[in-house]
Amino acid sequence: MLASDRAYEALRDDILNWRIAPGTALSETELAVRLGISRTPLRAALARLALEGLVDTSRGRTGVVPDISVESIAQQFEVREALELQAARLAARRRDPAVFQELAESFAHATETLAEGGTEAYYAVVARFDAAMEDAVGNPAMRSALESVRIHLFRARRLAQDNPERLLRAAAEHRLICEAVRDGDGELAASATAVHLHGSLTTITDTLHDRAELADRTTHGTEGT
Amino acid sequence: MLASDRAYEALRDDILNWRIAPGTALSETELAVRLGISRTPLRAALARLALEGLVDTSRGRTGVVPDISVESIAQQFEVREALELQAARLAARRRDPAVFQELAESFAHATETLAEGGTEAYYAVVARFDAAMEDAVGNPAMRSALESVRIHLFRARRLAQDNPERLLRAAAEHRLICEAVRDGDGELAASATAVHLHGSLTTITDTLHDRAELADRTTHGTEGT
DNA sequence: CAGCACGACTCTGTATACAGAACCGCAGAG
DNA sequence: CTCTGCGGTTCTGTATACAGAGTCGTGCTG
Repeated sequence: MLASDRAYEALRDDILNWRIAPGTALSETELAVRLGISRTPLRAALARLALEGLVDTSRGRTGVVPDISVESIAQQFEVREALELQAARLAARRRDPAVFQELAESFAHATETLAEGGTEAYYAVVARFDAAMEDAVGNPAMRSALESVRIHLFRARRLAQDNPERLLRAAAEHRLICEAVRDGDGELAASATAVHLHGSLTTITDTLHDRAELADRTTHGTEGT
Repeated sequence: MLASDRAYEALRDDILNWRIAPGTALSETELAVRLGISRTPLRAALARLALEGLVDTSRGRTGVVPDISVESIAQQFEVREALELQAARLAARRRDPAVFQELAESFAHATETLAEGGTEAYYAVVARFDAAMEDAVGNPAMRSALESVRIHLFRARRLAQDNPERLLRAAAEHRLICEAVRDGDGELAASATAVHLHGSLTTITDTLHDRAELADRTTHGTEGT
């Protein structure tokens, strides 16, 4: 594999999984040494991340990992809603019913999946769902647009590690989407997607809000207890 | 300005205005010599274009300018429809009425604008409209998503140089969108946008179809008359 | 005459060297 | 004590050199 690709994936992974804190300055020389490559392929990786919005180069020359705010997540969701609803409509027109029948069953067994494999196992089913939707839509432009917005929200998901009850509700929502797509009912699929996205955004927003308050109390109030 | 930025803009301009034919292999060394820079900043420019989809690197190592097919345009429009309808709804909620009042008047005078300044003058008004929509939405993620899809369709617009009657119809459609946004009627704005996009896609598709038939006849029939 | 193999060439991917600019720290003056 | 100016340092942006892989052309063989 190319050195620039390895660097891109390594940095992308580090950023998405919060191993690089927001605001961290990404020094080319330092990263190149750390990854054992020269600055040339590393620059390519940084440029790619910057274009995807995972690195912010607007302020000054040195790139920094952008912070995540409730506002930025809400904005991403406005884009995501537009794309996912359209994708749901299109997928319902072009889907292979068997695929979404199988996925609907998978989501129906979410309780067992979570009990056995934990959140990671559940997210694996969601990943299969996302891939099935993209395949059903069969539109490369839509695929890349969806992937672009999902990258950003992946960070938010890690941040607001969903509680089990939310995941179960999300599974039911996903199940309904699958059934609607399976039956070729585009409008229902779109509505169910809107419901699901609303629930996701609400959960993330509430979690971040709680954390902000907690951090606020910790800072201003009883510090270092 | 940075050499890589100049190279990016120069190449972008060449591709968008069809000065580089689809299928043309983009040799790094050749382009670097032509633009008077070294390969390092040129590679950055090519990488940027590749990520935006203006250069196709999937087939082989050397980048090529992708061709435009009716199918690819239809796919871009599926994404564009999702984004622009959402943008219209959001803009209607957050707009400054005066801005869209002024734009509505500009579109009402499209006949004179076309007569005096030609298509370029008309497209300038459309550009103002696009910018006003993005400002009203006030969502950076939505803005970049819209710009991404518009870049591709800019090529198609150049290809299917709209006829005046279509431009006048488009102006009327734009005017309706502006009035709906001005009045805060998101659903009407979305519907009017859907109508406009349908008309645009139909025009482009028909033009390309006619050209394909013409090229077909020229190739197989009376060649070189 | 056709197919295959070998070799030269070109191209990409990577590393390194160098120049200009921005930033940080320190010292001196007000 | 604070502000300002200067020097050093570090960083980015660019150019160039080199290695490996792929490709094209040519010549030989069947």
